[in-house]
Amino acid sequence: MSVTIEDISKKLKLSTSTVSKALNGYKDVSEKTRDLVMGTAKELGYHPSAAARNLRRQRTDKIGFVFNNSLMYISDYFAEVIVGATAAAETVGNNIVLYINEGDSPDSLIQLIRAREVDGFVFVWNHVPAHIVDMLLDENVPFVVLGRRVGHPQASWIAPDNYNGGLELMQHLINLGHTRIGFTTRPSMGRTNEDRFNAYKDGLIQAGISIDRDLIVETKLEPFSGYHAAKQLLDLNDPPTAIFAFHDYVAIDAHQAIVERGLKIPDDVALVGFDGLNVSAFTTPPITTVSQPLAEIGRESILTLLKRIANNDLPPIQKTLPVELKIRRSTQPEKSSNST
Amino acid sequence: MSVTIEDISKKLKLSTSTVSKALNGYKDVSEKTRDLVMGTAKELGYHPSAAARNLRRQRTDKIGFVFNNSLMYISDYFAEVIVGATAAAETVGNNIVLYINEGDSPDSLIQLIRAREVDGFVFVWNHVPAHIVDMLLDENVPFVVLGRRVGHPQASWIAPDNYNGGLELMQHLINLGHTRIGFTTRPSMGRTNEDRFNAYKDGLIQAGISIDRDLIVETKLEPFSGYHAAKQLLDLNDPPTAIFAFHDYVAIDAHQAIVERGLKIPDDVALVGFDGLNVSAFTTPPITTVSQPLAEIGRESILTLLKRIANNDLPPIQKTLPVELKIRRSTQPEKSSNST
DNA sequence: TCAATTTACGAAATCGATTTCGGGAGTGTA
DNA sequence: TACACTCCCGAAATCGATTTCGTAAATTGA
Repeated sequence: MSVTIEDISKKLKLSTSTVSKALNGYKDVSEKTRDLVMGTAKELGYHPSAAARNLRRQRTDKIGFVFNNSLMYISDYFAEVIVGATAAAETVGNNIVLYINEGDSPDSLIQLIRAREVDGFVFVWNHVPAHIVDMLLDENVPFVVLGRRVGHPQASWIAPDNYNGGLELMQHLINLGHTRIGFTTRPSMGRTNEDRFNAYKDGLIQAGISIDRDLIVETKLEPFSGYHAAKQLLDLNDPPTAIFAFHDYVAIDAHQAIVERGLKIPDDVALVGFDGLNVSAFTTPPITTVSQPLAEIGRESILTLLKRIANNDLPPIQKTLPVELKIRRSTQPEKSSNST
Repeated sequence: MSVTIEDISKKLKLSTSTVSKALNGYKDVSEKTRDLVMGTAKELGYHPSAAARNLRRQRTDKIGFVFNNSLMYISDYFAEVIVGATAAAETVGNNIVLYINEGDSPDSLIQLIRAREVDGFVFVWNHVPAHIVDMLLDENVPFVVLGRRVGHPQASWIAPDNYNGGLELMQHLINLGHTRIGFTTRPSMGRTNEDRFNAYKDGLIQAGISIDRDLIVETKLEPFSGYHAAKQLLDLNDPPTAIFAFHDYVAIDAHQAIVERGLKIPDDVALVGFDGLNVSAFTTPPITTVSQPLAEIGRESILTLLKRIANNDLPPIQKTLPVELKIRRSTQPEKSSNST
């Protein structure tokens, strides 16, 4: 079929061992032989078979990205993350394999792990339950959770600083004079939600503002679900003058709800989102948000995973990356800010 | 290390051949033995090694997606496509491997192909030059080009109907009474550009409107580059009353340029984009566009590729998929349409 | 000059599965 | 009884590389 190492060895009347060693930079090969091998390898168009290599080396130089989300709802997020991840991976010759909705049952996840198709896994999950972490540790497979903190102390993760980002948003709103600030929360109490919600509460507390339960409404997990949450807030007898949406897509929904009510952003209601996705910059007005260093998160996840692949006995690596407040016109009525 | 087929065979005092055959449904294994093998396989937590399988079967059950674009600029596009693709791939137990910016030089592409890490390739390239197609054919590797037509007669591709989509846009604008319609074109004359541009010209011709060269301006290849193109159009002595942007991101730029001039959309200038990306729905007003069946394109690409993997001597498969006009408020002044 | 190293290479094992081929045991038929 | 045929199973080759270990030849040192 294709050119194998044996074709080279036959042509040069050398053993396959010598050819392999010549190609892989071993020292016990003479200069002359090496040049000869390199030359005919190029001439014949030889490239090593990944399968044979993988089998022998017990390593694939591939990293699995496991999603249990539909990509549709995190396309911007995903795209930026993957850019950072692939850039980091390719510096060491690794490639990324996508597993979408494949780790949803523990069984299929175990199968995935034991097939050893990849050297390690990056989990892009909304929530990684403890029993999954236990299973991963039990299988002794290198892994890292991307984008969110994990409760389990033995799990490695790379996450944005949701708490401080949220706090900055709150301080921004409070500095603008807002005292009635609505918050849209999520049904499931993951770490991400917890951090942002705590930031909301602490932001109020630090400013000496009491917490009004009415201003906290729950959205569904689905994207584009912030519409009703925003309406619910606007329907209050004493409605908020600012809304802190859990993330940018929720903010976009809220934007629509606010506009439909005939209210002006930010004059009647200020609006902030979270995550810093592209879409939040395209609305009118663009929405103030906290941008995550997504490419950096992708990059760090890969670097962390590579460390664990090299030595999985390392203590867990857990990193919180700083986020950046992006002030846009949804909170600033006058002289538009210069941020994107 | 992990459980191998030999562990099972030793435990049951059977040969590895019998175990393998039992697991793979060969007929020359007795019912009793099969049950025994299946049972202990599950008990021991056996899963076949992908590398060993791949080597022996000369097949990986993996499909490579090769991008030479930065994903950043096509995140929405990519996400939808990949959803359709992974869904189609997983029905036959295939996974998708990402190769980003790896096929940019013919050398690295050849290396990729000869490593046989995947069974076939889906190319998501702006332009697939003839010499690359020749090389792919020469290597006899199954491949399909996603999202655009390819000039080479032997290439397989799945593409949206850019021409008819463009024609529908033009007819829509012309029905609204527009006679001066601007068009933003691209520097490189790929098929996609050609089709949309031809639709623009034919749309005018069919309506008996003569083509005004001033109304055709060129943008850079970079995204967010439609801003200057739009300004250039608006600066004309006899500016257009409608702008046909080459794709949605260009339209978003144009949107910004128009708003900055203090002009109203659609009253002063109507605006249409192309592709049907999410972002075009979030502007104010939302932008009329032609939506590509992205998930379907992803799905069809995989199905086509799988056919070619099964038999690469098949004649080339080339499919044009229908697109859908999405009328939004950027062209309809009154009573907002109900489409998303 | 002779022993001790170094240098350069090859034989063979190995990674973990799949698959071909051959044959013993059991059953059926003349 | 002899022969043909299934039914099951195992031995061994194979996929294509990597790597260990041994050794002949060349080089060095005393």
